[in-house]
Amino acid sequence: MRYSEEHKAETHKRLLGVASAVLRKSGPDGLSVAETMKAAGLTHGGFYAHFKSKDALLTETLTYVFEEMRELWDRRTASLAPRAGLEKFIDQYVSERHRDHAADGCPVVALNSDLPRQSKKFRSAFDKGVKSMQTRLSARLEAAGVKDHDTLAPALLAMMVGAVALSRTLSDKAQSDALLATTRETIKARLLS
Amino acid sequence: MRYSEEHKAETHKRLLGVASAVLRKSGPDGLSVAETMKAAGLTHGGFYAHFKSKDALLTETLTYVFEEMRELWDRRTASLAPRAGLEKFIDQYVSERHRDHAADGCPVVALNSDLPRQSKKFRSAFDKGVKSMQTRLSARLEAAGVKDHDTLAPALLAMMVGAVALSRTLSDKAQSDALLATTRETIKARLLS
DNA sequence: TGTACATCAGTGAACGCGCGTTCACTGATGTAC
DNA sequence: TGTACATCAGTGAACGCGCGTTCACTGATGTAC
Repeated sequence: MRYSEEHKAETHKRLLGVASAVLRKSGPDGLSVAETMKAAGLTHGGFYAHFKSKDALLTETLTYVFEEMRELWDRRTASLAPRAGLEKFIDQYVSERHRDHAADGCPVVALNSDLPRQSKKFRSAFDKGVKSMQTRLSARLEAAGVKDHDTLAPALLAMMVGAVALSRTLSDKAQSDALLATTRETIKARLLS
Repeated sequence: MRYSEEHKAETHKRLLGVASAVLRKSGPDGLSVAETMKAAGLTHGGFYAHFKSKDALLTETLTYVFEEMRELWDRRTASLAPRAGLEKFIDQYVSERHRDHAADGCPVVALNSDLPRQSKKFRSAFDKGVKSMQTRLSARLEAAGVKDHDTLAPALLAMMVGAVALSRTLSDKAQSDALLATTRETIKARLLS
């Protein structure tokens, strides 16, 4: 059956929405074409009307997720002064909430160790996303009056990513919470004192 | 054909050796039973004389890798004074060499984002490995006269893991090198000044 | 010491399964006349 | 305005493939007598 003009674009976006959660929760291997289509209420055969391959879905989804994240973090800190915004960014990134909701969280935390095994296009999209995050973090640091913001931003991102990623692997909740708290304080002490 | 008494134990260890590199390079999904057996010069059917399932191989391999790492790091710093040993550990962990040799490197860097999707036994083995690393790092910190060594050790490990993991995803070598250098300096400034 | 049998690491064919991908088809709507 | 045809998102069966796992079998060595 034929559909209205906007219909295909809507379905496409719905597929990206479904895939963006599964990608972060189950990883690139765990995201299956059939499962994605089923979750969107469709049958698997129709997939190739929207994406030319599974890898195209993965890559497009990753780019979509990075954009979503950027908008989310901008929105959350838009009304705050630079230092308060930076502090809130750190607190929310290195948080129990972020640790417990991988499907809504940062793809760098969810996918970092999968990356070396992915396709060139996927890695390239990831690379772009990370660079964008570093650029924006550097701008936040500069606005907050932190010196060496350009060299510090990547290292800072690595610390935050590492803390959330490692906190997800720890079975002991108290230890996991403590790891996040210590990381937040260590980073803030370095930047805001 | 029947083999000498030590033969099975030797083959078993050979399988662990092969698997330990593939696990870190290709991840738990990328490690196949057939490939492992072939790399050890055997056919895939004989696998179940050594392991009761693929997951048993993964779990045993992970434990083996953590033990190997522990021995390696102990050996490298055995003859050094506490502060020099701590510094060398940080320098070697957060290094270009470690970034470029995932198959010989720390499993926490290589597998952190795969972990939430693995079996309970595998996650438990990982958890034990991470805790052991934290305990030993804490002891290093204490010996070097660092305060709050118990709370600091997990956060420190997270920073080092994050830096190496993120450095592996960056396509720009200069940026990747700079990230590692900045992380080393930031951590050492916090600890050894 | 010599013979018959048990052992068991390793072989190689076969299994069911889920995967990504292909393809002939459907049928409601848009377009041409 | 009414009719014939083109379009194309979505359907559902089928494909080849690699995977983990099973299993009947092999045959050199150890053990029992």
